[in-house]
Amino acid sequence: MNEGMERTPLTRDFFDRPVLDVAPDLLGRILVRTTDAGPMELRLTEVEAYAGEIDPGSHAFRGRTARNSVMFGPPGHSYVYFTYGMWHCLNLVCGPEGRASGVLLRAGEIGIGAEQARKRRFSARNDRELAKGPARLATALDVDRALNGVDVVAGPQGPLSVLTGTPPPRDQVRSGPRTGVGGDGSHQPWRFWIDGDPTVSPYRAHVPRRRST
DNA sequence: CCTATGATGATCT
DNA sequence: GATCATCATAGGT
Repeated sequence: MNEGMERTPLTRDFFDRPVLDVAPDLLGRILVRTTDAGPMELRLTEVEAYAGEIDPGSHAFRGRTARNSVMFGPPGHSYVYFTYGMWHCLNLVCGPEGRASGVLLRAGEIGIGAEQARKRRFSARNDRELAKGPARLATALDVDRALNGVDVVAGPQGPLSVLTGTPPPRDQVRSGPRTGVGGDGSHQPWRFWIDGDPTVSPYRAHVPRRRST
């Protein structure tokens, strides 16, 4: 058949759909990250949907702020945030514009660029751990707030883009509660992953931290 | 394998 | 001042 179709860039229309349609559809897609050291490719294996202002688990739940403003903009752009004083996480904004929904990219398998990733993720004990978790994924791909708001459907010449790849069969897509999300947003099964893939991160329930003295 | 905890600072109330 | 879409490490099983 047509092997070339596996590497077509995703379009704006792909992202201009309800986030619960886009999120599972991103599994198996190829995230391309081009750094000064060259191109990297990551096959997405785990994502989470965040449904904007109606979703208590979303950064957009309490409306627009300086941090989350790109979520309120057009679909097909990156939303990168800094958290826990140390880490970055990468999301892709979904449509329609103004809905402020997005997909957190939680894990994947690195193909091209593994040598770059090993240098940044020096504590990883094996290649399956290079991007096993959202902050690990961002670290491996050298993603930080400088990449907030990047158009990811402008083509692979940019710093971030997504190619069609090969989606898994529907019966290999699983869903369950989102990792680390508490409160009223904790029970929606809006985490999606490829069943049995060794790069999927372990589920962790939200733990309210006791304040230290 | 598992659970517990400190790190560290931007963000929001 | 509290919270946080997390991770690495230490120590138990």
